[in-house]
Amino acid sequence: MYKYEFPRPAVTVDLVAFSVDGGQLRVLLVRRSTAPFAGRWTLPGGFVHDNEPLEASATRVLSAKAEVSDVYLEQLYTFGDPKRDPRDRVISVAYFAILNPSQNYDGPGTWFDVTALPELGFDHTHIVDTAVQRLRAKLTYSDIGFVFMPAEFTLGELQRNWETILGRPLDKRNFRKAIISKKRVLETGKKSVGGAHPPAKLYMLAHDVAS
Amino acid sequence: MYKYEFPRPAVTVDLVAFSVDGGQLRVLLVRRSTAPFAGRWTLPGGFVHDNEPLEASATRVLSAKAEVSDVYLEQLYTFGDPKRDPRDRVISVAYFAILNPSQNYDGPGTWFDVTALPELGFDHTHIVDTAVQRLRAKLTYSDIGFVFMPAEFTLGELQRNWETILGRPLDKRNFRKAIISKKRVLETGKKSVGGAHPPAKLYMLAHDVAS
DNA sequence: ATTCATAGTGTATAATATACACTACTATTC
DNA sequence: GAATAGTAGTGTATATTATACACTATGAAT
Repeated sequence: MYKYEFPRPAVTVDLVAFSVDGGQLRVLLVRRSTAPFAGRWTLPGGFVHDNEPLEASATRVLSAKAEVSDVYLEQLYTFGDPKRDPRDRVISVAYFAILNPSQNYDGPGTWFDVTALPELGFDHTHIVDTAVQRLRAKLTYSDIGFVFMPAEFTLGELQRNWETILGRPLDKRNFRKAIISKKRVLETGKKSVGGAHPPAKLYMLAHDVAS
Repeated sequence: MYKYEFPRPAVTVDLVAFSVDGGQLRVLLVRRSTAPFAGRWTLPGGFVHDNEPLEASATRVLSAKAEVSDVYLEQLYTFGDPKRDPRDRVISVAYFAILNPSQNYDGPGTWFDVTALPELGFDHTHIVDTAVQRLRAKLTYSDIGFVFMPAEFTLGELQRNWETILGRPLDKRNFRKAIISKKRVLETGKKSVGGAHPPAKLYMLAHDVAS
């Protein structure tokens, strides 16, 4: 039992946590207190510990740095440019996370509209871009578009969320036909209350989302 | 300028190099000479060097361990289970590579039919499975299905390769319609020679493949 | 009573995917 | 040189899916 004799880069995880709120697709950022990039906004990130699976690091970091738990997580890409951290070789395994709105956020991070991000430290702008691309690509053919929703939701709410994520309008009748015909949702039998409009049927996701 | 004070896992790249030959989708394996898994077949892999981008590591390792150069490369996934290497924490960034048949192989590795792999060391069976899945998923909607081809090829050759990769037959007329109508190939004006059949038009890819 | 915001609904058309069979040509074999 | 083997090349009908498009009804708020 010995250690491999090779250069060992530092390995981190960085998290792109998304939520939809106020008609915006938002990303969770934290302000960095230490060099490099002190004072700059960055993604929550941290070092991978010994004997810790990568996904466990992602969960732990998101909880420690941003007080977020219980999210959908998916590995995004591994960024390894030797100059991405100005001081040292740091390889970062990026994950993206999705919060649903029942988790109303009360942590140290700040949510930014992805279309109006501040200047970020490291290569985090690039990481966010990659995550947004992936999110949009997977939205309609996977179940991740439902993770942004509470357990029960109306088709109108679902459509508005998807439009926000995609950044373009969707046709209402075609949208409803597609969701219903693919049997992706089940009627709960309940109806929404409130709002200056008729009550709408409440639906739930037909199958659990695979993480 | 100081080093981050954190546990540093070893970081490697592992390569899943594919080619199509003899009606089989094949993966390049090398026999391991040292512990752990001495004598076992494994993917070509190696440590990431200081100041070396990950993709450069992948290229270097493929060249050093398997004498393969000039291939299509794509990052696959990062495998980080703490127990995936029995001696030490090793995080592996896996890449998949595609060889086209003009590069007739003369290196130390051995090509195995993916449907009849030997028992592999580490978690390499899992890595290969992931790569095959990804390859099949991307075959028809991206350009990677053309990387397996020489610069000029007939539609029959293309179809037979895709059938090999997917492991299922494709309809000849529908296949040709799809390829032609999507303008993915250009006629070279030339014809194939030889074979117990009429000469076939030779085509080339219409656009360069983005790596 | 009016306004506002959203719920809910159908049809026509276009585009795409699928299923399916035969003749023609060249090389090889006997 | 006749027969065989192996592939090239081609069209149509049908089903499925995607797209474009507009109005009435309901409940809440003013």
